Amino acid sequence: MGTKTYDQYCTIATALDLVGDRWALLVLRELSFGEQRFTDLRSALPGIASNLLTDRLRGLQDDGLVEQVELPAPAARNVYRLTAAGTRIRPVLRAIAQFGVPYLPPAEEGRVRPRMAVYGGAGALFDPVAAIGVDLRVRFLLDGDEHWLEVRDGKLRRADTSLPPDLVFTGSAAALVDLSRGALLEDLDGRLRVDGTAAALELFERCFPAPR
Amino acid sequence: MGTKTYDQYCTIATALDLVGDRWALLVLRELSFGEQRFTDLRSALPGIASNLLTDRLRGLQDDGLVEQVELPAPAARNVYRLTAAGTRIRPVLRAIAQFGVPYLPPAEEGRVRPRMAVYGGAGALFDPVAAIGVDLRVRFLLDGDEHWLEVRDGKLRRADTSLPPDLVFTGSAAALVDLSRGALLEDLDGRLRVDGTAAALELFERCFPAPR
DNA sequence: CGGGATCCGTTACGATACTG
DNA sequence: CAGTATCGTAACGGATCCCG
Repeated sequence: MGTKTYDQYCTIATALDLVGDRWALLVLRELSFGEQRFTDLRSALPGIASNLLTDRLRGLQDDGLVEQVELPAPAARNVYRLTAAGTRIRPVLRAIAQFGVPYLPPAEEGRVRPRMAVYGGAGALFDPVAAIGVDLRVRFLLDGDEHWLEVRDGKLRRADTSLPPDLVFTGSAAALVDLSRGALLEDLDGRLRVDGTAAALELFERCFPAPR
Repeated sequence: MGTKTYDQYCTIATALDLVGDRWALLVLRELSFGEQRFTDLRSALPGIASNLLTDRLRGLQDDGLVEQVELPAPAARNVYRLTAAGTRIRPVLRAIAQFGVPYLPPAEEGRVRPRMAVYGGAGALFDPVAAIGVDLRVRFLLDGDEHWLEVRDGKLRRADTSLPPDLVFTGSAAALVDLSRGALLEDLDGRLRVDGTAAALELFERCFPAPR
C-alpha cells in the first residue's frame, strides 16, 4: 500500500491495506475486464495522474494481485492483467457495485458506457441464491457494443458467444442502467427492446433483482 | 466524501465516493456491530486522528449511511449507528473480509479480538448458496467473550441467544482464525473445542468453507 | 505514439494540544 | 466524554518532459 498500513489484526483492515488506496479498486475494476495497456487504463480512469497509476500498478504487483506481461515481438507491448489471486477481488467489486446502484444519478442517454451498464449495473445485481439451477445466456447490444452474461451452476460469467442466447437486450446503455435502478421495462419508451421468451425474462428478473 | 469525487458514471466509482475514503469502511465495520459512542469508535480504530473520525462521521451522516442519536436524560450520551441505507454496506464488508482472510498473518495467541475472529474470520466465509435450507445456531466462547451466529433462510445473522445452540466453539480467538485460514481442527492442539453433533459440524464447514 | 518519469502546487491525513 | 483547533507531513492532482 502506498499509504500507511492500518496495522490492525482484522481481515478487513488487511484487505484494505492491499486495495484500499485511492484508485486501486478502479484499476482492478478495469483489469477485471481483461488485460490492459498502461494507456488503456489511463483513458479508462479519467483524472488519475500517470505517476499515481504507476504507483498503484507497482503496489498491486508487489502484492501479487496484478502482473505485467510483455507480449512477444510483433506486438511488442506491455499489458497488465490480474493474477489468479487478483481475480479474488471480483466478488468485492460486485458487492461494491451493488451497493452503489441506488446512488447512481439517473442515466443520461449517450453518456453511459455499455460495459458499465452490463457489469456494474445489471451484472452487479446478480443473486447467487436465486440463480441456483438456472441456465441462462443473455446478449446485450447496447449503443453498438456487444456483451454477454451467462448464469450457470449458480455462477455468473461472461458467456461464450458461440451458443445462441436465451435473451437479447437491444438499445441504449442508459436504458439498461435505468432498468437496473428499478425502472420498469414498459416505462423505458422503447429505449430497450427485449427478445426472448417470457420465461427467460422472468428468470433474468429473478437472478438480477433490481432495487425496490 | 472528503476527497475529490471520481466523477465517473460507474456504480463502483459512485460507491467509492461514499465509502472509499481512508478509515470510512472501518468506521462502518465498527458500526455494523451496533451503535457506538465516539470514544468507542476511537479506541476500536487505533491510529485514527480524532478530527478525522469527526470528518468521516460527518461525511457518512451527510450521505445518509450513519445517524447520530442522542439518548434520553439518564444516559445523556450520543451514539452513532447505521441507518437502514447504511446496513446495505454489510455485504461489502463481508466480501472484503473474505478477500482478506488469506492475507491475514498467522494468529498470535492473545492478540486476536474475538469479535474479529467471529465476524471477520469465520463469518466472512459464509456461503449463501451452501446455506440454503440450513438451520444452524452457533455459539462462540472465545477468550471469555461470547458471540452467536445463526444460519436460517439462507441468511447469516447474529443469533438470538435464548435458544440452545447446535454447535459451541470454546477456546481462543486465535485458534478460530487459524481454523478460518484453513487449519484443521485436529491440528489446533486443543486450543479450540467443538461441542455438537458431527452433522452440525459438517453443516458449519459447508456454510463457512475455509480456503484451500 | 505508447509508456512512463519528474516536478511542484494543493489537499488530505496524522499527531498532538486544547476546550465545553 | 466528545469533540475542535492547529500544524507538519505525506499523498494526490496536473502538467510537462523524456525515451524507445
